[in-house]
Amino acid sequence: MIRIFNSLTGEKEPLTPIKPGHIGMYVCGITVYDYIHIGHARMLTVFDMVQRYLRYRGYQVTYVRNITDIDDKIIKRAAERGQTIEQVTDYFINAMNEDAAALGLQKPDFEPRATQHVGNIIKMIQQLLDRGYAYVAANGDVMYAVAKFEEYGRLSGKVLADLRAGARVEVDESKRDPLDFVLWKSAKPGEPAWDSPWGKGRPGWHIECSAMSTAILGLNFDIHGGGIDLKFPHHENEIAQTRGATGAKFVNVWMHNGFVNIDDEKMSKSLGNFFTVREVLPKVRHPEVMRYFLLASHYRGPINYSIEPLEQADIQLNRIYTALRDLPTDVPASFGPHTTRFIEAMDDDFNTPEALAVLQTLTREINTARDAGKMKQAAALGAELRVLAGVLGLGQLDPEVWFRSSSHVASPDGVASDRGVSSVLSNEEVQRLVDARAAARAAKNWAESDRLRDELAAAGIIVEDKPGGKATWRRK
RNA sequence: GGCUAGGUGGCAGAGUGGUCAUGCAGCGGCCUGCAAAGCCGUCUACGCCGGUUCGAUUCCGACCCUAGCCUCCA
Repeated sequence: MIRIFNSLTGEKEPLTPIKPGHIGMYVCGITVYDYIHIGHARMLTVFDMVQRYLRYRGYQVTYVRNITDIDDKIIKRAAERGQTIEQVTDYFINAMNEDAAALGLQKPDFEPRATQHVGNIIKMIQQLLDRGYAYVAANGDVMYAVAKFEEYGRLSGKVLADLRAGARVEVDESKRDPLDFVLWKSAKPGEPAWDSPWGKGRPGWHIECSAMSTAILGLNFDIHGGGIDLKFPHHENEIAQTRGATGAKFVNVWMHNGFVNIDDEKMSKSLGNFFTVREVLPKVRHPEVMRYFLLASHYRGPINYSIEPLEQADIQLNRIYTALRDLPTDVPASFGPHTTRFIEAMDDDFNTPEALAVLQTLTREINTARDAGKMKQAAALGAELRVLAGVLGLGQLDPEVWFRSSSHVASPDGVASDRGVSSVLSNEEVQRLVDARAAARAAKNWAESDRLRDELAAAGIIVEDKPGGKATWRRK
């Protein structure tokens, strides 16, 4: 039984699908006006993990993640770059897809764009007007009348009076209530616009998610996710819009992932302390390191980004691939107590840190079995490890590929000192030196073998001797 | 000011009313020509003060501290 923390109720609740065996999940995706940063990477990775796990547990999942491709920031960015809206969004959607692929994310089943759903958006705004939840303001914008929706504030645990008390000075005279928000923005000169019953204009941000999620998943669906910062006002407004327009239940479970912090402070552009995915990935051996790092903390808590925990993630993945190295891969997995423990951990609100602990325990047992010469047992445990790690989107590389990866070689500034490497050797050059060292060892020429090992170490290569005069190597 | 999370061993980070997280680092072993990897053992952890309890890090209350939201934001 999977239990998920529901932000709406503040409790872990058993997942009870609306349609047996099927889960509809909508996640607020990216506004495409810049490269994605680590915070985006966390959100994307968390919900990728969720949908993978739900599928592993036998559910048929419809995973929807939207793209906001019309918005003030995009318009501003297009103006800055002297490009059209489409040029900007096409470029950054492409960049996002590249980064997502590097991070090992599976494609959502649907990736709706706001501009493709303007018809649905207009329809929903009209429903809100018809039912008295919206009004056309003096300036031509269509506004949501927050006071009309009695449940407003339930998700974020806020009371209208408190919100008003905390509201900043509101200069917008067109609002009846300072908390009212825009559904449809009337067109300004030079901005993209669509025809509507209220004149030319474009959709506000909140309405697009209400329209797209229900258009694809129906008026009541299972899971809605997004970053914790979207809880208020974005998701609160989504509820007000969808329930106001349709009276439907809308979302059963609201999930929110925690932030990525830098030095215990929120990562944000205004603070200038944010890192894009494409500037960070070259600093690690393989993008999988980033994924492991992101899953090493529970999805609801904050995580602090710095290079040290990434190195820890690298070490822990190294352990996994070390255990997997040289194991036969044609052995069926034995699903024993580790799988049970893994499922218990993941069923409990996606406890990935505990699940990773299971992988590490399995790793130790594989090593122990191998040391005892029980290769068959080691291989069966290895197959189990592969399967469980795969559920998290980890551990699927050929170990040799892992050990020979070092992304820093391909970093934008050429040869990097990021990982303390002073020179770079090709795989062939490394193998030649490793073979030469093996020959020296066979001749018990320890001075020469140690010299060669130092030479390799200077190039970031670690040599590991194996029984029978053999040796393997890996990049630092 | 209002609301919401959270304060765990040298570090990261789970969890639990009374046996084990896990990884790294440290210390002691095994293995190794020496290493590395691996294995075994080990290390005064649960913010502070009360309360409930046979027993609390885990439940309750107060307090201190941190972060987030209340404004665009994953």
